[in-house]
Amino acid sequence: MNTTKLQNSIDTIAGECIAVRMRMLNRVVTNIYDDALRPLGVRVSQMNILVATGKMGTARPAEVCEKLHLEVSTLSRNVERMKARGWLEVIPDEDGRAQPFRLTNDGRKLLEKAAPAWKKAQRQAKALLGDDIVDLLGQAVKKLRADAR
Amino acid sequence: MNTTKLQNSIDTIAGECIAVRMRMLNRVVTNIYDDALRPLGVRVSQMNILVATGKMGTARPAEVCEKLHLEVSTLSRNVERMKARGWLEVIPDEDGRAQPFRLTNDGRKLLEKAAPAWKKAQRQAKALLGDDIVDLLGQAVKKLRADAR
DNA sequence: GACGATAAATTGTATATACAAATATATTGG
DNA sequence: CCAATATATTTGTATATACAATTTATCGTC
Repeated sequence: MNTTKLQNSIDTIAGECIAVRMRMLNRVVTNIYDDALRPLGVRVSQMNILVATGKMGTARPAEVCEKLHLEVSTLSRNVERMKARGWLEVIPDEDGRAQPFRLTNDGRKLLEKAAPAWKKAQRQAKALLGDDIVDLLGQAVKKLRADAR
Repeated sequence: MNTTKLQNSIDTIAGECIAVRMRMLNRVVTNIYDDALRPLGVRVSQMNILVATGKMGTARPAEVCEKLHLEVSTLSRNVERMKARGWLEVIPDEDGRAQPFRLTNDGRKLLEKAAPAWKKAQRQAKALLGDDIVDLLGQAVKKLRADAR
């Protein structure tokens, strides 16, 4: 491959790469939510897990990971930190391998307190990326779920 | 806030949160590209920096960060690893504070070798999320750039 | 030209992420 | 019932990410 071909490759990747765009937008969006949540001492990554847990009631790690497309080892460390902060607690289970968890009262209180900050961040993100961003991402997620079967 | 209101908050965030969706899609997309690039020993995050560097010729850290919406401290560590691998090299500069860098020959060779893996990942990502994902993300990035002024 | 302000980058620290390996428990086939 | 296998989770290791503080160098002003 000569210099021109390499430069063509570079231009194509720079101009079309899905990962470049997705990762860039992810950084921007994550920072918006983390900024809004900072006074509460929680990050959007953690808030997402708290919300998923709240929705499930009793959350099994593998199940949470499937819903969020997260590695179980990643969730393990995140849950560890959130247990240490008193937001999550493990529930006893007959299966000795399982470590299902749920929100504590402090976890629920945190979510209540964080709701306005989330709303603010959500407004900011919509203003920055357009109101239709929610639907656009929703459609992509829908395709993802359809494909998982 | 009572239990019902909390549950409403949880449902709203779970159902609409831009960060939840963006972060999930980012994990999925990053994994597709990292899987394809793994045989080459490079990650998509690094490939993105190599491509940006290739496009700029002489890359100044602050400038790369502005283009990619990356923190300078983040880039610093990434460039450190890529210098150690021999893909990037620092260029002398009159300004003693500056540390501009560029691709080495090995960096260019790596990009050449990685192009087919990138193409494969790009196809997979399109197949998973829809061909229009490139334009959708492109529009969001365009809004981002317009807003930066 | 010295001093304070500004600028560019690195370093310290914490979290997020994933892959590979390890651990612990449960299930199953003989 | 026991050994082999399968399942659920954690632990080891490396990279990515950002904020705060630091380092080094330039610039502007007097």
